[in-house]
Amino acid sequence: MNDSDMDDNTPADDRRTARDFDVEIDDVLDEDGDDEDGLFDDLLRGEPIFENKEVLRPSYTPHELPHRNEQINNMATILVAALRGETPSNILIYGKTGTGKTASAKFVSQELEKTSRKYEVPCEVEYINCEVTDTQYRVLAQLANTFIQQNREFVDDRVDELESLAERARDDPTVLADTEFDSVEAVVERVDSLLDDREEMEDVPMTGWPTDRVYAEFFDAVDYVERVAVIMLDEIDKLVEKSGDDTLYNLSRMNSELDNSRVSIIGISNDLKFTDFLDPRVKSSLGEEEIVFPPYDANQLRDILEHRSETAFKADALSEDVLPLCAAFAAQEHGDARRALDLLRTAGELAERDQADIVTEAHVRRAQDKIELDRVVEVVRTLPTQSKLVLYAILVLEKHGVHNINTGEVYNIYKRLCDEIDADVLTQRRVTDLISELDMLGIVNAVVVSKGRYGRTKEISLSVPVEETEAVLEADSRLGDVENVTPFVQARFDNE
DNA sequence: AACTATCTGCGACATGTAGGCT
DNA sequence: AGCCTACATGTCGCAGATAGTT
Repeated sequence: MNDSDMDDNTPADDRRTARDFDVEIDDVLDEDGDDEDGLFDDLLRGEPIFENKEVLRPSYTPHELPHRNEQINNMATILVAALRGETPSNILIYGKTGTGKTASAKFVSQELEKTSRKYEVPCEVEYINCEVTDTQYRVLAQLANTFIQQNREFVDDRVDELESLAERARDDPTVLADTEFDSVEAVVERVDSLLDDREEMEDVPMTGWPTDRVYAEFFDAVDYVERVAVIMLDEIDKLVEKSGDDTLYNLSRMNSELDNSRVSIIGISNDLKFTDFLDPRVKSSLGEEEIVFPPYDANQLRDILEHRSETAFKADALSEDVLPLCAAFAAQEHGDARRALDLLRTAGELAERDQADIVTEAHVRRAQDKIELDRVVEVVRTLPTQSKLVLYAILVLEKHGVHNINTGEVYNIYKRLCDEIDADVLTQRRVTDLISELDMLGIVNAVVVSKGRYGRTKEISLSVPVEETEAVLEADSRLGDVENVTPFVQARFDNE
């Protein structure tokens, strides 16, 4: 309930404050007859393009997911069991990034919790992102703690309830008739035992306990109250990759030992083949139901964008071809909706910066470039020093008009660069690998070619803009003071 | 805090290889 | 036909870092 309330209110609040702000600005400008333009005046006067940019961000969970009805209904059909107090089948959800897996799952679980509250069926959904919480210990600890927290709240409520009951019973013992208690003393006793339990509910520390104790703690916490617990494990493949399938094995066989409650697992995975590494028993129990999220095609992406842009942008802020173009670009890249939204948002931001009234096709194309450039800058910036040196060597060669650079040349320049800045010199073996890595990152293009009598080498060329890359590399403090590499590149030319 | 397992980056050494040259 | 170049690619074992466990 809280979550959805917040979702409903936050954007509205944003809108209101934004509008108020506009009004104030207008007032100020009106009063000040002499409009000496300050730094921000121009920027503010332009028609804002965005109505609410939040809905374009990846963190936003929409209330409607176009083209995912089938999957959502599927999940709902499986999970209604929880509302009848039965154990829902475990679900495994597959799909690449940006296919709406997480959003759909979260949406369904919100609905589930909402309905469970309406009918007062005890049913909880716990969401865990295994990329963040990536060990068995941490998953268990986190689960244990949330359930312990819930139990505390449950006990507190129950104690309040019973205390007031006891109070009333003292005056008028007949109120006990409809309850499980036959005397005031029994109620008081129950309160005491609850308070004792309350004492024992200790948080699991984030480190320090043996795993089996954490597991036991979690087990007890879940079983303390009658309920159906749905555990959502996002990026479950990461968990399996890093710490094996023990966690899943334990979780999936819990049901047979729980007395009061039932657990059900929803696994969300990017990787279709991750079950290959699982214990067959885990595999069969976890994959009772499988739901696949296929990538969106261009038309579906357009629907999604249309849907979101209604709230995201002011009316008529988009020129006609913007959405189809964004959709087409994103469809080329594996139908990733996140990417499409990112593109649209960036295009809008660019338009805003231009103080344009509408977002045009050109903005989208520029956004595409910008996103790609940002990616490259980020990749290059975070490269280890040795890789940077190798890249710098390639860059230097490229700048001097050498094309089809080969490994030997790169290695020579690289050695000089290392000398210059006093860095360790790696062997050619290693540098070869580093070049391959740069190739895989897409900042360099390397093809192996055979030059017959003159051996076999990689032909390397830069596949990113020279100036920008150079700027990023030179921003590195260790590379900053490399000066004048031209002479020895030149020397190499003369030799040839 | 101490212990252990796993991962990472590296060099040594070995083997593979396309195709122009002789 | 086979040689030979300038590397590519593969495997191993090591040391130090990092993470998980107790």
